[in-house]
Amino acid sequence: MKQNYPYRGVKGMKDVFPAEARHYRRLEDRARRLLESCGCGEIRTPLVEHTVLFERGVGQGTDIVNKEMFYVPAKDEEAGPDALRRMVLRPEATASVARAYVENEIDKTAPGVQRYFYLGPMFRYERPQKGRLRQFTQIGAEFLGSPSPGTDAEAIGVLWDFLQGLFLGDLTLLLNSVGCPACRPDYLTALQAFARTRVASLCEDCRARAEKNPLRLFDCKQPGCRTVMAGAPNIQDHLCHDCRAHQAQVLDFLQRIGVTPHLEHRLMRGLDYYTRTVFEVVSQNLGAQNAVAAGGRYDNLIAELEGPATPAVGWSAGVERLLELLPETAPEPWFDVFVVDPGPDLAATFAQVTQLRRQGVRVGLEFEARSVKALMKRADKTGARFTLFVAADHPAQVQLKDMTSGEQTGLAWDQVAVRVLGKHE
RNA sequence: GUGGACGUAGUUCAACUGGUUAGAGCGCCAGGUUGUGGUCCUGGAUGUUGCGGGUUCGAGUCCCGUCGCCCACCCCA
Repeated sequence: MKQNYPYRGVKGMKDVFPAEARHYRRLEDRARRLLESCGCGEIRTPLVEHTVLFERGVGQGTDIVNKEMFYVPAKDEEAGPDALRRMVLRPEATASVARAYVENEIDKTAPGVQRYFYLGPMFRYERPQKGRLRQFTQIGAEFLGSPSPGTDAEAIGVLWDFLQGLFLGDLTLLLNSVGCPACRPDYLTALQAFARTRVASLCEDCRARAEKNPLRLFDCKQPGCRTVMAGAPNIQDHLCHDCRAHQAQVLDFLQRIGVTPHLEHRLMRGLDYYTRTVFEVVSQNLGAQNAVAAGGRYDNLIAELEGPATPAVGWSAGVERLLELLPETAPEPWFDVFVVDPGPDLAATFAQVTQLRRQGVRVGLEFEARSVKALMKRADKTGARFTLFVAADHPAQVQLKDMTSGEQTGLAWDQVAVRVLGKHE
């Protein structure tokens, strides 16, 4: 890493070179295939949204909205005094999807269930650490329009299959219900009442949480608070009949596809829009940021954004975190053939190479005149299956060498493509 | 926003309690008889020790500042 470089990239945003980009591709390709197999079509929403969308959708009290937004100054005159804060780089995509659904009146043009997946960068102004970047990539799926527990199971099921297919090592699926407007308030008061009786044993942060956002009490890592919270009321005992039934059915559906989540009553969400089912997939092999994917049901979000009452469930996965867990695979060679022509005049070779490329052969050629030995080393390093020797005194006849067997044959340029492509098709 | 650690060749790291021309592996380049890679052998190049200041006869080593990076907290994918 070059130090003191004046044009340094922005903190928490990284460059992805080809060697790493292929891992992204692998992951994205798999996600696309799987998500399309269950009816999700790709949706692309803008990277920039009005701030109010997230204030309303994600929640005024959340950290994402309060301290993690990247503001984009608005230039339009009607923006007014708040111009600096009018727009943001999206911190997540669910609110955008919901907004797009409402704004484009999808419920009227295409009534019924809509399913989308998205894939792209998200921005959060946080201090970077392991598994946390300021620009990171999420793959997500949103199933709009179905209140059925089967849809929850379907969403969770594809997520699980997606992750399993990547061979990421041990993953745990945590599941919980955060209730609905009918039962959650009761639970919150019960939890708060409990916390208030124990303020003396809680850390400073937790005392604030007890008043402001009691659900967060479960997240504290202080041993003292954890002990206290072990005796806290369990939300599972406070769910209303409908929420309880919903969860039971989700579990039943999941059981039929061989997915068994670990019921974790302390699992809560950082975003306000969740109702009922919430889930998270965690890995033991990451740092403190151990969640690789998370999601849940959000039955009120779309209505909250002035859309038609539309229940929905979705999730998103952190691509960079998944990448950390992805097992190493042998890199694909860049070329089928690497040309060894020590020159001095490479114009004719260049023309022949271009012909080969037009026929779909991946050919490596370097114009820098070097020794045959040096060029051979380059050929070897690229992993090309074949080396093609061009001699200045026999421009029509070339030598094709198989790098693994070492065997070498003389042939004309126009025979190369057939020979090379034929060998491994 | 808070706390802690770190910053030495391309890279991974070394340099006793401050002491002379800052080293090694890997990588890179070139050779190993006159155009054929991977192994092996030989040789070679490369650092304003992140930057600025201070202490000292003397600083890569100590102190302060600054920038960067990492890890953790907060929070979260």
